[in-house]
Amino acid sequence: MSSPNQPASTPTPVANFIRNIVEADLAAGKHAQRHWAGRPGTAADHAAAPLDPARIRTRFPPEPNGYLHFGHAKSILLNFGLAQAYDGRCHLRFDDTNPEKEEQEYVDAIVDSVKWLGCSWNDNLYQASNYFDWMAQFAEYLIAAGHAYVDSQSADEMRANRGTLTQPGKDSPFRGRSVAENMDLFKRMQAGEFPDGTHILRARIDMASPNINLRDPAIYRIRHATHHNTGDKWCVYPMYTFAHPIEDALENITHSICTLEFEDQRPFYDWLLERLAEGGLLQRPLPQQIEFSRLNLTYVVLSKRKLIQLVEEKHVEGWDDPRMPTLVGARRRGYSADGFKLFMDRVGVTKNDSLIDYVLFEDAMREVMNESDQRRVAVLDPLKLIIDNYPAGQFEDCTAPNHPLHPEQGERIMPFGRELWIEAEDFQEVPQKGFRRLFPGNKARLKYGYIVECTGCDKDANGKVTAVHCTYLPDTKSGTPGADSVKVKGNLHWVSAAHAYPAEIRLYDRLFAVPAPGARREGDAPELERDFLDDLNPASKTIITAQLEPSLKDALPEQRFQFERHGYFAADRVDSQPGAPVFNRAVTLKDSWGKAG
RNA sequence: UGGGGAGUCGCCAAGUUGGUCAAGGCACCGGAUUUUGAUUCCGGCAUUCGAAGGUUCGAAUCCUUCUUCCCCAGCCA
Repeated sequence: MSSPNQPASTPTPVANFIRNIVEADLAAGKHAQRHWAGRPGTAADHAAAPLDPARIRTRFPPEPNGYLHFGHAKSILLNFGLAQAYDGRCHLRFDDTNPEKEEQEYVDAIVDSVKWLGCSWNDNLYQASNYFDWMAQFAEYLIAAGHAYVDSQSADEMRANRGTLTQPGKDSPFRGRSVAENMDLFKRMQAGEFPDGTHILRARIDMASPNINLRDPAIYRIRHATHHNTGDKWCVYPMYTFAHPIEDALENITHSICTLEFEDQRPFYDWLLERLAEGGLLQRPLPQQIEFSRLNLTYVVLSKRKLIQLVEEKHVEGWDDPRMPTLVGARRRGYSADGFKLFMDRVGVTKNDSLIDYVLFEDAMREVMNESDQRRVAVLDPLKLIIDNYPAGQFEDCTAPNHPLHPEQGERIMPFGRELWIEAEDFQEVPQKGFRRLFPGNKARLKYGYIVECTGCDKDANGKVTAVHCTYLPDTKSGTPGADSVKVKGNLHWVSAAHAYPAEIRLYDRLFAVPAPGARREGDAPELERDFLDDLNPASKTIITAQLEPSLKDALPEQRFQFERHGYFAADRVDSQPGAPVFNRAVTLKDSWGKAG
């Protein structure tokens, strides 16, 4: 379900070429006369039904062969966002036409991630494998109409005869088989009479087409394999090229949005649908395929192959490692689903190849979390502060607002005493230029507490500072009349040493140390091949024990806070124990002064 | 070298029936507020739209040529 944090950023409508297309179609009433049987179906199924109540239909069609990543989030938010913006529906459809690569585990994980992003498909959850009967029927129609034939060349022969980018292909010797022979062969393929790879159904188009995708593409292959949904019912499976347009048409999809690499497939998409519609099998108007450019982010890899390698070679701790650009990883790290929405809105949708700066992503997260997350105090690198003029054993309450932007969210108590933990970097025995925190002789405020004047420090034999000493100004407690009697520039966070909750915190940084992992860099020798693994950031994960304010002990898994002056941290949803949460740093606060991170 | 796409500020991106239109966001630089060196707030930030020609009173938007980058030769999706 959703995280305990409740941000509410309303999506900003940003013009893009796809919205322009949709609006033009809507204005022209292009899809107004479609009927909808309440479920996917053929022309006949829909014909008798009422008009489709959805003004448009889009779909997010993942293959359940892996975990969703940031790139999928762009597609998900685009498709569901369009449906929401134009009074339409967006379907979640599993494109499960290849039984050898797909598993139920992935289906479940995908469902979770799409929900986590806040998208809902209502009852429009479909599986391509449930359309196999129709697809086989459509394939037979194609055969009967002379648009498809069974080829019995080997895969190697097919490849050899396909030609090259610059040379036309050669017709298969089986291309001229009769309709009857093709039909007989295809029936026997379905009946399981042939082993894998011995025959294949191809569309009969043009072996000399300059578009290689039109050189008689394979549309149905023999695969004796168990499918996670249909079991052993089938031993022939449709190819993506053939299946996808049909899935779209059966589901009344109006705008079928995919990434740029499918542009060359669009002619076949249209070719196929046109023929099936001519045959009265599919309702018009037919769906329109529209391509946009996939997401690329600096310091990140998003190719499935590379992500698998990161997991399998144990460079990360799993698909949900908080450093992984997967949606399960993002969730565990503590990134916000609304942050994804804001980010995608800002990134836009175009056909440009783009490489987006990771700071854009982080900034979107910060913007959402700043608004949504309550503040807490955590000392990440603890150093003892001793207030010499404050009685030992005495404690008093300080109150801190849960959210300075939203006073209605109340306050909480933080105990204050003689010994506190402060951030080691908030003390400099010899201050650098511009430093305005603690150094001998300087005053600073202990936030929500008193102003203190630094008097010195203790050091061990190595000269390392082991404790800082100060005296407090009794009249300056926050919230009292004297609070502003002394002006200071420095504000420090702290936590009472006697009350602190020591907890494990994982500080995450970018997984890769360079903007474009694996890419050539200036000055590289021409023959140098870079491996993206060489660009891994060795410091992408740091585990520390921090001193947290007492209330943090009760944090629930996935609950996220802003740790003041540090960043946004979420209780790990896997490793947190009741009463003993451990935290992950999602993103730091901006720092214009030199804090590392 | 065949086919299909794309080139607007450091990173994204509006703009596409040619006419103060070069929006906006991020980054960056100033300055103001601030009990987070955060946030917020003001101000600055492309005589120029890959290049060169051309059409026009007028072009990022039309024409021509050139150039750079991306995708396609799975019985993957």
